[in-house]
Amino acid sequence: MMEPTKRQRLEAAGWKVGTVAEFLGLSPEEEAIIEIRLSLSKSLKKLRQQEQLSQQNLAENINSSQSRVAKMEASDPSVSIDLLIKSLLALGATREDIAVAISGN
Amino acid sequence: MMEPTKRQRLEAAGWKVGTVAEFLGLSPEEEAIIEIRLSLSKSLKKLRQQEQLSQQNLAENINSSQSRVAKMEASDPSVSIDLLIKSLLALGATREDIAVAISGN
DNA sequence: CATTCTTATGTCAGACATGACATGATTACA
DNA sequence: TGTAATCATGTCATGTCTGACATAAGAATG
Repeated sequence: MMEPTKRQRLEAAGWKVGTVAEFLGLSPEEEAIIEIRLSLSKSLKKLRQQEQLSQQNLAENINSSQSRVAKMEASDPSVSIDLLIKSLLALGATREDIAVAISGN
Repeated sequence: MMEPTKRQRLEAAGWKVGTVAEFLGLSPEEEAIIEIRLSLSKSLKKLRQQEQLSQQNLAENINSSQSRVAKMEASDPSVSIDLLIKSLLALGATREDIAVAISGN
């Protein structure tokens, strides 16, 4: 999340700083989906790094490719929530871990 | 879940009663995915019924069809977690609601 | 600097999910 | 009972996701 001080500086300068959803005019449901995907992506990257794995290493574990792992971590639109969850589970995440990610910490 | 008394009767009769996962020899990750899908399906059906909507009604809300809603509620393999989550959100579920469903209620 | 490791991004054929339709089964109720 | 509403299941054309590949760019190490 953007730290308050930066937001304050921008708003003081006349900018209205909002979420991506506001900018793009997304419905609350579309917004929620995007946030869920972002949270899962972040969790994946974090977990992979904790395990000291390269994207290539992870790709091999889950029968995928380095480029797809990169896209997962970048929340690329071509990546499904199914794939994100499967990958998290492969990294040892529990249902509870995934629930926490989805709830937004 | 199967009620204890029935399980006890079956086990007394020589049956070993386990999870679907055990029966099919699924890995823990495969098992987790199936359980997540089952939980989401159940939540969807429950929420739809609470809202007094028919499958047809819900289908219209989400630009889908009655048959696909039926498959969602039946955890049909052809249904993605993405679709389940999108449908839940359309029914008014929050990220938190979805997180709770995924964690296993 | 060159070399190696790692990550990012574009593309595509094949695999998979989707909405739509048909049709059967179940339920509700007069 | 009939019949109208609801739900279940099979099929399929179309659209979306996936792994794989190529290639670029960035880090780290010597």
